[in-house]
Amino acid sequence: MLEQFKKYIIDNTGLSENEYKELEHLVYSLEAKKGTVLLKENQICNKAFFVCKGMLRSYTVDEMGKDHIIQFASENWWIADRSSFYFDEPSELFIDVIEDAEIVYIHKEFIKTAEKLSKNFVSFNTLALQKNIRQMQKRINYLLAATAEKKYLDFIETHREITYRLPLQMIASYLGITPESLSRVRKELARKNFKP
Amino acid sequence: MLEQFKKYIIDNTGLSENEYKELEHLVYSLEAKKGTVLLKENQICNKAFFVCKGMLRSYTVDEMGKDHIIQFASENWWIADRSSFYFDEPSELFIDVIEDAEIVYIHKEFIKTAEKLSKNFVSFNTLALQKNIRQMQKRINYLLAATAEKKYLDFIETHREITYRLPLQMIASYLGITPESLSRVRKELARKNFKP
DNA sequence: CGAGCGCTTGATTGAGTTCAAAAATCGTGG
DNA sequence: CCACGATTTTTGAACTCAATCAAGCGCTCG
Repeated sequence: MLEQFKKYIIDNTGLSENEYKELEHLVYSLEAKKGTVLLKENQICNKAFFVCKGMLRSYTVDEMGKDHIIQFASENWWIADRSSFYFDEPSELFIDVIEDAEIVYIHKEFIKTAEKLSKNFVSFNTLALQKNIRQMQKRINYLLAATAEKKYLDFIETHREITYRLPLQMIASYLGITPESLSRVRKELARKNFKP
Repeated sequence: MLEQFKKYIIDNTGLSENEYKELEHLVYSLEAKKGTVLLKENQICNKAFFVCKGMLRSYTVDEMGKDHIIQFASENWWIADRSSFYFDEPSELFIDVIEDAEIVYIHKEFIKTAEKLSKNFVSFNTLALQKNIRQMQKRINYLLAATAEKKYLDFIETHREITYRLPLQMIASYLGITPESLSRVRKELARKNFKP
């Protein structure tokens, strides 16, 4: 896993092998079974998780006990509560493992050190933030406007590779609809002979 | 207006008067009447607008011709299509003036120059991105979960100062509900003698 | 002062929820 | 490898919140 992470970092930030060496001691790894909770509400999210294998999710739980999925993260994706991580605030999110996973994680120190090491890393970080914003804006737009069917079709499109790995109820939670509704949407799409 | 912008920048970034002088020629200002469109869909958003006075909004328009408000910006707020600005992509947003406004705007060059000038400006920019993400995440969470009433109550709370300046239909558009529904929510809240 | 816009109200409709239960799928131990 | 219990998905029926359609009111600004 550490190799995979190293490759990811070097490929994406343009750091040299030598520069990476200076960061190596700030990188941790972990294997976790499905069901493992990595962050709980009200904790401060002091780690950013990078998924090498498997799948994680972040979500909130409302007063009714229902969960609302904010993000999925599979291979080569990051997941964390950005606000909590950056501002040292208690998190409103849970993060857990939904498919047995190999995970690399870092603390703020990694980022600080990397930013001192190379301006490229700063740009890399900014790029990640910008991409995040773009994706969130798209999602807000969908939540404002779209019907259940549209939301689902958009989800398939933007998450094609992981759709088949996710149980229906989690996709429903991500879309803000009930599992029953999503089941009906699927049925309706099948009727219109839609091929996923 | 240029003074107000200067003060904002110096207060928030810690740039010195002298450093700011080097940026001054990259700052533009503009007065615009209600109704003026500053950015249209499919254009590249090459300006970031800072509102000195008045109010702007950004929004999308769907196939049905309905608009969905993404953001309001009043005094001392920024507004732009971040993704389009950063990635030079065609924008999916419109930006227009909803209350006669005094506006300062900058191009990417301002940011690039300021970042070269001072590391503080880089941090300032990152902070702005992080705040933006935090706010968007909260909004996504509300859109996933909340009823019309909850969404409205949350809106009042987070936009207290501008609520009374916004026409009902725009608040409805921001919340993703119809003006009729919002009118009924308000009526119901009044009945429960809710004081705004 | 009248036309138009924004807000409210009423009646009706409809998409999605809720509750309940059957069917399908999964996973685990014998 | 099969069987059985648990979980997930599907289906059905009744219901609900918000959308739609339509009409009336009140204000403002041209």
